Amino acid sequence: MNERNTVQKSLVLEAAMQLDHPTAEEIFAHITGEHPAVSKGTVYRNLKLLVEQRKLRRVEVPDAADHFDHTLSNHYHIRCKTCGRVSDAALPFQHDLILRIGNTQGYRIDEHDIVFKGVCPVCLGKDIEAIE
Amino acid sequence: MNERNTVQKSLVLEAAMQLDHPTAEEIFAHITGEHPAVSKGTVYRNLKLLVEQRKLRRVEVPDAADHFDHTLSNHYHIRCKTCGRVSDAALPFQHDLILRIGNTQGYRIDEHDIVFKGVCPVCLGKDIEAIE
DNA sequence: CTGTATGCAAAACTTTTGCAATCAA
DNA sequence: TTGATTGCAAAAGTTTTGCATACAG
Repeated sequence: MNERNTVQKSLVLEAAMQLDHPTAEEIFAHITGEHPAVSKGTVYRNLKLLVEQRKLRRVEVPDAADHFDHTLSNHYHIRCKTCGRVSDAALPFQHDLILRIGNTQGYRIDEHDIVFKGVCPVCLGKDIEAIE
Repeated sequence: MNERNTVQKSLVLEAAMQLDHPTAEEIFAHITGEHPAVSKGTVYRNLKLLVEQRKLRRVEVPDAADHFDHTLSNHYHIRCKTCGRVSDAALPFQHDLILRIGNTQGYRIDEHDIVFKGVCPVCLGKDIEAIE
């Protein structure tokens, strides 16, 4: 019933803090570099726990693995269509968006997410190289 | 090199038009009701083609299978957190959103998506029943 | 004919889960 | 001691793909 502090749990949280919007796979790779015995199942289980405890946020990106974000306040994301990288978007939280919806078709609306899609600086650079 | 018109392709497009934001699985089920020989791989292949040809839009919903939308104009979606149903949101397209972003961190931003999350009327009804 | 599209099944990819063993409290 | 947590591997859910066959043009 009570939660325990395990080495694995700390490792998962640490990795999520250090990396920039990593996926579970990236967190797993980061951890096993130093601690090869940690299993992938444990990484997923702890990520789930940490999200439930609001110590991390899950950034659900379509078409790809979830990313994890240690920034807890409301904010939005940009995703690179080329490499899948996810970054924070510097757009203030749009409190009024929900008020602008007309007919909600009977839905109770609780929250919203905005995902911008584009090409990240790294991939833009590669594109230019490829052309030249 | 040239594209062909096949029965399967028409069936997939028809099903996507008739159903409301269906998943590939729902389209597959709808088609095999009448045409049991059509395979799932073909449904996926044709959905991919139709999206590339802009005859359908892919609504990428995190945590779940993609949904397909025959409404081609820019609009947003609401997703039920309980049953996963997806509906259109009656929010006008926010052309100015992209202008409000401050620092884009070197990203070239092409588009954006907004997904509202809430509970659909059907699931709201079930909640009430459950309490009473 | 030619090569695109199909059916089938296997594989790929992300995530969850069953189970016995381990370990924090 | 006890039950939460782990490692491992298998399974689940969605989508893609390899291959031989079928068929549209």
